Amino acid sequence: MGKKLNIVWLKRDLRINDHQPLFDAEKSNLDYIIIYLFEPKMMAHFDFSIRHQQFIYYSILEMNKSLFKYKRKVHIFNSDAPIFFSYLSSKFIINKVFSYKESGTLISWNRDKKVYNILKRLNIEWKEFDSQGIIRGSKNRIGWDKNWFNYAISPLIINNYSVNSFNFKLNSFKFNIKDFPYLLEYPNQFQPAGEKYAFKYLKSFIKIRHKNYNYHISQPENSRYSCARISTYLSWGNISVRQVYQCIKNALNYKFNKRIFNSFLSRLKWRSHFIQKFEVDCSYEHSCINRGYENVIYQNDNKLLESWKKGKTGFPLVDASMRCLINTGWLNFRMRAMLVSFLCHYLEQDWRRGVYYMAKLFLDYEPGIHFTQFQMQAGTTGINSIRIYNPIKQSIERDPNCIFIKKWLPELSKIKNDFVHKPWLLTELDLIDLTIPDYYRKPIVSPNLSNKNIRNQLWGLRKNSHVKEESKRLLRIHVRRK
DNA sequence: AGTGCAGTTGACTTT
DNA sequence: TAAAGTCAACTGCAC
Repeated sequence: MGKKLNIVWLKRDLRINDHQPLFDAEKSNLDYIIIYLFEPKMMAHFDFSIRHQQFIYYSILEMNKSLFKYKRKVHIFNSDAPIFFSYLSSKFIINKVFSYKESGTLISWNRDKKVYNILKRLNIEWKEFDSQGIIRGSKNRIGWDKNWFNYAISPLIINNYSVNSFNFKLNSFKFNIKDFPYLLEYPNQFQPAGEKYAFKYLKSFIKIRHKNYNYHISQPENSRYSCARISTYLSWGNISVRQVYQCIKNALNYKFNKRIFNSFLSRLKWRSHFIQKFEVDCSYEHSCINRGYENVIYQNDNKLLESWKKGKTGFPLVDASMRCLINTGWLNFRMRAMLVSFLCHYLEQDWRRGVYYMAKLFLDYEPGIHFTQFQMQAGTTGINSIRIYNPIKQSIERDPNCIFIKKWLPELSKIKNDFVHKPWLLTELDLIDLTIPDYYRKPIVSPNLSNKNIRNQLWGLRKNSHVKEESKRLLRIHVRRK
């Protein structure tokens, strides 16, 4: 029989500081290895994209740079977790497995169930730790805020690493970068991965970029600079929620900028609040949060859906937002909301027809936030106001000088700003020396009338007794109480 | 200076 | 984290 060891199984916690599983493994006085699994089944799911894999891979490379001096590294394997743990346990005596709990999609819960059963049968303890102030098995939100704050202010874990002397080798399920050459082709318009960059962004936000945070947050161009831009690092765990919280709270200039920093911190809490909803009920990936909203009748026209996906709808701010997202993996909150609203309310598409497409595009994709927020914008929760964004109004208000639009839609770069907001008003005369794509002469749906049908259905259903009952149920489970 | 009126602003409601 | 509609109060202006 093989050697006895402990395992640290990394998931969305790709960092070496403030890391409980790594801390406990180090404390245990038994050799341990750190693993990350590129799981074919998870990677094949509709929400997983190449850019996610690339971010993960580079995050791990960064960890390995830091761990090198301890002769440690993250061992990457190419295998589904259940098979991997079975195999590993046939070669080594696994003492314990350490990991963070994951508030993921149904397939991650099913995977974890299988792993749990395998480990249980082998009498291996799997120690799973809480993260981000999320409560497992929560029945309602009584005391939730207090728990979150307790987490946020609790002392950071100081991870110290001993020098490793154990030469771990496993022949099967080897991850070879040659089999995944695309992982190395990480486009530089995406935010760079890794712990070091997480702190770099956080520090520059604290030092200078926060200044116009409240003022710029809703503007598509200015938000790229004035927002913290920490979401992607939180999603993959390059930085922990409480590291962010405490970094801000302890900043020397915190008390001079309380209003700004507190509005950021309240969003940090909202982030966990949404993940908590999904932790409680991951069926929101597939079903309307309020089941009464399954009865909305959408057009679901394929051509319209394709135009939205490509950013060729004829609504400049919608198209610019989509193309920006495709190219950079990040958009500010308001433009994300507008894209979802446009999809569901103007193009009359069931939210499920766009939800995975956007999951793949967001570099900061976090299932707990994605599905709950997407449905909130689609208007299928029954407990939030139905917010239908007017893409023209947004364009005039949030990108008055058309900086963002012209950046992403070069075909409109020579058009006068007044017309950029409403290009369908251009006459033949205006276009005498210019050619612009047809969809800007005639947008794919009518700018003024096209949201009427879904608006009426969504508001109409509010009076439906099934919807009302569902809303009551949801309030009981998800609404924060002291 | 007071009156009538069109247009604007803001609070509040409805979808 | 919406937008449109409603209504009353207000403003500026002509007479």
